[in-house]
Amino acid sequence: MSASESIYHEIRERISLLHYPPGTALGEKVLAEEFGVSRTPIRRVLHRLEFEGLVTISRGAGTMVTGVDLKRLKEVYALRLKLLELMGELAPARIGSTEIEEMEALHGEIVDLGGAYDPEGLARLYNRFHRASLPLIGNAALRQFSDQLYYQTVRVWLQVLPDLNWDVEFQMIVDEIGAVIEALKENDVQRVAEIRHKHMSLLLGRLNDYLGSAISG
Amino acid sequence: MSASESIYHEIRERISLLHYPPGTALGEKVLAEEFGVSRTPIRRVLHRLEFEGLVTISRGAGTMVTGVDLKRLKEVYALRLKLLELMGELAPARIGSTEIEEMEALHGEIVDLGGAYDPEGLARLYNRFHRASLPLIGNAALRQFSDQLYYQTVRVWLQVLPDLNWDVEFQMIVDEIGAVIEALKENDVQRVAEIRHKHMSLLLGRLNDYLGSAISG
DNA sequence: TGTATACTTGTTGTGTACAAGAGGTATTGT
DNA sequence: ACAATACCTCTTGTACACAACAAGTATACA
Repeated sequence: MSASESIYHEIRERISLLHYPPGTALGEKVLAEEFGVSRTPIRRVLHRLEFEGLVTISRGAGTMVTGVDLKRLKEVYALRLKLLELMGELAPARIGSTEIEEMEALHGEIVDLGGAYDPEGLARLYNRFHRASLPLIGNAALRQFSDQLYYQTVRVWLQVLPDLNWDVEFQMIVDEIGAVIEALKENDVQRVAEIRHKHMSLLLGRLNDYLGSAISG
Repeated sequence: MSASESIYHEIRERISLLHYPPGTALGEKVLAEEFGVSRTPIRRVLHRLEFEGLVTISRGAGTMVTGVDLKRLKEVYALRLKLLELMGELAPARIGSTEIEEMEALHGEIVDLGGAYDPEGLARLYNRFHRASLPLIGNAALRQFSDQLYYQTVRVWLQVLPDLNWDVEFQMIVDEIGAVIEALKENDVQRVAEIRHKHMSLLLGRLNDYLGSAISG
C-alpha cells in the first residue's frame, strides 16, 4: 500500500471513530508534519475525503470534518438498505476461507470483551467487520459505493451510542456477526445480505426512536 | 464554477465523446499548457477521474484513459438498472419548470436533426439529457452514484453505435425523451424512472445482441 | 461609545524545481 | 549476430515558496 493510501485510511478511521468529531479543523500543515510528508500528498487525501463527503474544504478558511444532518442521514440509510438487497441479487462473490476466518476472529474478540462498556472498541471492531464483508460484494461498483456510504453513517451511530442501551447494541452486533458466519459457512451470500439488512433495519428503528425522543424532549 | 471544476467537466466530456478513446495517454504537462494552468490543478482533476474509474495513473509510466471490459460493463449496467428503480422509490424530487424546458429544448434539437447520421452529436445531446435528469433524483448520494456510473458506460454505447442500426438508436432516444417529458408534465417521477428503466433495458438487449454476434463472428 | 476600516494571522490554491521511476534505445562486449 | 547493460528521455510524485483569500483583531474616527 502506498504512503498516501495509508494516510487516507488513517484519517478516515479517525473521522469514523470521532477522534476528529464533526466540526474539527484539519490543517494541511499540521497533518503534513504529523505524517512526516509535505502538504502535497496530504492535499490529495483531503480532496478525496471531500469528494466522499467526509470533509469540506474552503479556500482561506480551512478544512472541516462534516456533520451529518438528519435529512442526509435518512437518505444514506435508505440507500444503504437498498444496496444491501442488491448485494444479494447482483452477482454474489465466491466466499473464501480468509473472510470466514477474519469474521470468526472478530466474533471471538467481541465475545472476549464480555459486554464491557467500550464504544470506540466496538466501533473499531465493527469497522473491521465492514471491511471483512466488502469482498462478499461481487459487483465492484456496488462495493465501492457501499464502502463510501458506510463511512458516512458509522460515526453517527457511534455518536449516539452512549445514549442508547449498551447491552442491546453490543448483543445486536454479536448476533449479527454470528449469524453472518453461519451463513458464510453454508456459502449463502444471499442470506448474509438478508441478515445485514435485517440488522440495519432494526438499528435504524432504534436510531429513529432515540432521535425522535431527543427532538421532542 | 471554479476553474478546476470546468477543466474536470471538459476532460470528462472528452472521454465520454471518445475524443480521448480508451488507451489515450493524458500527459499532465500537455493538459496544463492547453488549459493555461500549472500541473497542480490538472493533477487534482486527473486523480478525481482515476477515483471515478475513467483513467489510470501509474507513476513513471503515465496516465491513460481506461477501457471497459465486458464484465465491468455488465456489472455497471446491472447496477444502473437497479438504481433507476430506486430513483422512483426513494424520495423523488419535485419537478421544476426548468427541467421540463431543458428537456423540451433537447427534444426539439434532436428532432431538428431529422435522423441525420451524427453519433457524436447524438451522444452530446444524450449527455445533456442525462444532466437534465439528475435533478429529478431526490436522494443526493444516489444522484452522485448515478452520475458516476453514467460516464462509465456512455462511451461504450458511442463506441459501438456505428455498428448498430442508426435509425433505431436515434428513434429510441427521441421516444425516450418524449415520453419523459410527458411524464414530467404530470409530475410523475416514478413513471420517468420506469421509462428510463425500460429504455435502458432495451438498449442493453441490443448491446448484448451486437456484442454476442461480434464475439461469435 | 459605536462603527467602519485597515491590518495581522492563518488557511488553502498555484507554480515550479527537483526526485523517483518506467520504458525504449543505443552501445558495448562476447 | 545477439544479448546484456548503461543511459537517455519521458512520465508522475514530492517539496517548497509564494499568491489568493477569509476571518478575527486592533485601531482610528465620528
